[in-house]
Amino acid sequence: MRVSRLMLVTLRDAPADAEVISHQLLLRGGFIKRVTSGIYAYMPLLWKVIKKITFIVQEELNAKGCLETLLPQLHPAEIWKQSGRWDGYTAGEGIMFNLIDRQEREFGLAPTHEEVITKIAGEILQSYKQLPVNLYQIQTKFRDEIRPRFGLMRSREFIMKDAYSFHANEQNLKYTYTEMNDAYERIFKRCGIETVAVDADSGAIGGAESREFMVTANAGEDLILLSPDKKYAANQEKASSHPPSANILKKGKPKLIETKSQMTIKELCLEQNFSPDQVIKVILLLAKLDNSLSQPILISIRGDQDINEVKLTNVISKHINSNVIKLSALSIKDLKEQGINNIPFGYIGPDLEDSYLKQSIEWENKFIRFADHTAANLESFVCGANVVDYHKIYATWSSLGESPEVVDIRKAIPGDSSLHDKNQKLIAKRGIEIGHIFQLGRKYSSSLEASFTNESGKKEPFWMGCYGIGISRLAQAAIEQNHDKNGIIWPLSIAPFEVIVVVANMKDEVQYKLANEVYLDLKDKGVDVLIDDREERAGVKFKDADLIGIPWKVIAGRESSSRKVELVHRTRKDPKLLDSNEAIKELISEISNYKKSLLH
RNA sequence: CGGGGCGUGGCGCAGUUUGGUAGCGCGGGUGCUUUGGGAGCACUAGGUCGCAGGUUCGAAUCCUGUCGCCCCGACCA
Repeated sequence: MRVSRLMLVTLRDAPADAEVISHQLLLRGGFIKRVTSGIYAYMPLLWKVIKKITFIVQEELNAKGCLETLLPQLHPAEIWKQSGRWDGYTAGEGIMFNLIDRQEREFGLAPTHEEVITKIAGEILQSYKQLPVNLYQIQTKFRDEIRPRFGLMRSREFIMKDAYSFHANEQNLKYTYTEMNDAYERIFKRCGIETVAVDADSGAIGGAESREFMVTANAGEDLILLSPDKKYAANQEKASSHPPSANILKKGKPKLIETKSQMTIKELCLEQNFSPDQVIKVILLLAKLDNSLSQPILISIRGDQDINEVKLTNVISKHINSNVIKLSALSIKDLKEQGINNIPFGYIGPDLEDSYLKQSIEWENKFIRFADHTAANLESFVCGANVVDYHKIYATWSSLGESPEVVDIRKAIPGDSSLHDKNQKLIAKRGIEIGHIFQLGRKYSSSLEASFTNESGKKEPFWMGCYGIGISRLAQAAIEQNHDKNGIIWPLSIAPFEVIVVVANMKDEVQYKLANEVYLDLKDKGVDVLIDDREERAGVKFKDADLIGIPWKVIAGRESSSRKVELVHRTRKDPKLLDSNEAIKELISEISNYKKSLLH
């Protein structure tokens, strides 16, 4: 390819609306053009990158026996209603674009494909003899993100590889899950990016076990917690750890203490000389459920700890066997709307009576009560007395007459001890999620009635797994991880071009002739090569080559008359002046050695 | 949706407070000079100042409405 024909327009200044460096570089290098919020055109250079990533993904998945397909993007509402996800995905803050066609039928633009693929698999796969099967596709997905941002990192239209596997039993699902884990490790390695695999919450998709593959970068939207020995790594949403041990409060006879205007734990501890870990913090929340009920929740947790809302949401969903659509703190405004105005905020104890909810118009009139381990483990503690201006000291769970369900809803934080080894203190890093693998179990196959006949002649729903890679996001994450002040440093395996031949001075026919020979020879030998034949000064060409991140430069300059060219690597500081044929030889061996090194 | 901010040639910005008919840098075009890390000089093209109303002799500037975009939070590959 010739740069003069490449439609290359680079920007010296980054457009003002780009925040993170990878987004700025994508714009400056002309890789993307924004069409509207969260929707981008992939320009030719980026499309080449995406195709290279795609090719690696295909090779690795095909090697594991996966089958490539292409599924529709427009889905009838019916199948989403059948899986029970239509309302959650379209109503309120739902992320599925949806529309009505001329016959008044409802459709959704696919954010994910469990429904379609499960339906199809259910019709084709009738017997355990046909299993397992793992189907994948690489195509555009649509999600009406609440807030698109950071270019391709969180866009409303993006390219994703999604795979869905079908199994006759759980063991086989687990086997495929580890196979996919391996494939993912190889894919990311071959793409030249470093990832960390972490335990993850399975979120809206549901299911048992799941792992995320994170590119560590400051621009990452997730916080991940790692043990220094690398034996533990989890998304903070999922992470569990040992909390610091509490200062023991002596046992004593429970009694009331006056705590006027000490409504917060901080104020209380300051005035009464308690330590926050001797106090139980009570939090009231309202869970809106997908069966349209509103359930008040009462949480007890040790005063120095915070709640992990993701864990809590999962706990609530499990407890009442219904999905939580929204979880929010109970506000005084909410309470007033329900005709409740006498809750002693600031002085609430775990034994707050359900009778407060009696007047409620729309809510369930009983709290669901959970206590985090940190609270449940306290043998003697301070808590609100449910009377304004009073707390209780030396309280115990039995003295309160409470035995709430004990759960892990505590937010793990850096500095906590790891569960596998108390001496390992967790550290935090930010990560960009580029892959996620899930053991779905039978959630979708059950609701969509997708079943096969097992060895004993009985029908049973498939065991399923699903596996995603954000292809377009990966391209940007690679930049976030690989750049310098001059621009992008593409890993060679996914660079838009492997080599750029730069003609230092186009007016010098000797230079151009030699450059062109080198270019044609490299092309002939299968190297993905670009020649910069623009009527520009050499400096401009060097800057552009660096900005768009081409790994190798071959420069035909002053020494062209003696058939010498300069071979320059994007980041190494050892330019070499070589005979043009030598340079070609060396380049080809460098490239093939690099590619080989990625496979081990 | 809540909170904050911004819309002025392709990109980055000034001008808005105090109304007087739009400017700078980059980029584009032409010519000359230059030619190994985003060249210099000269000439030149390009903007109904997001859009719609209103106030005024006069609006980029003041008022009202509206649309779009970005940042912080909930969502996620």
